Amino acid sequence: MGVRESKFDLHHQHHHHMIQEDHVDANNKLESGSSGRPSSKTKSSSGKKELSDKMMMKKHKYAFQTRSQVDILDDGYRWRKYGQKTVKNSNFPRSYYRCTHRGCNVKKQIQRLSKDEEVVVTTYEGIHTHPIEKSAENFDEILKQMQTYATF
DNA sequence: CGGGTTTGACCCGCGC
DNA sequence: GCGCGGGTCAAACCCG
Repeated sequence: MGVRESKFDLHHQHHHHMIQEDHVDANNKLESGSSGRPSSKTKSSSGKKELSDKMMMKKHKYAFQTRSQVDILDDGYRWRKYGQKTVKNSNFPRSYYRCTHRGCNVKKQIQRLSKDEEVVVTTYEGIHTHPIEKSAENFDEILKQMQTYATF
């Protein structure tokens, strides 16, 4: 639920076209998670391996953009949404997802451009510590497009 | 019940 | 300092 597919028609579902790979650490604030919660939570459980969580995703951050009516693309992993915030100068919110696999702290955020609302920006952060669970049909399409772009 | 989402509070870095 | 922008938590809620 909660996908905004109702906003657009689902007809041309299989051209998610033009992907643009890009690492987003230039001068944007997508740098590292400087904001937000800093120190470990030290929840109720003994926080022993919680440190490695944040230090592992120190740098691996990648973003690409697609043209799609759906915000969420099936990339083969399972994600749990943990936040949504409005973005300045954007009509669309940004949603925050985390990999549901235990011990895997890969995050991703999804954001739709307000100026070109067909374009979805997906940003991954971290490395999965486990194999993929299922074949990602949509993502396969995306990968094809990506390679086409890269080859060019 | 067990998973996911919603949503406001909270937290933090930065600029004024 | 304060307020804003952005990232996260967590309790409530929802849905199979």
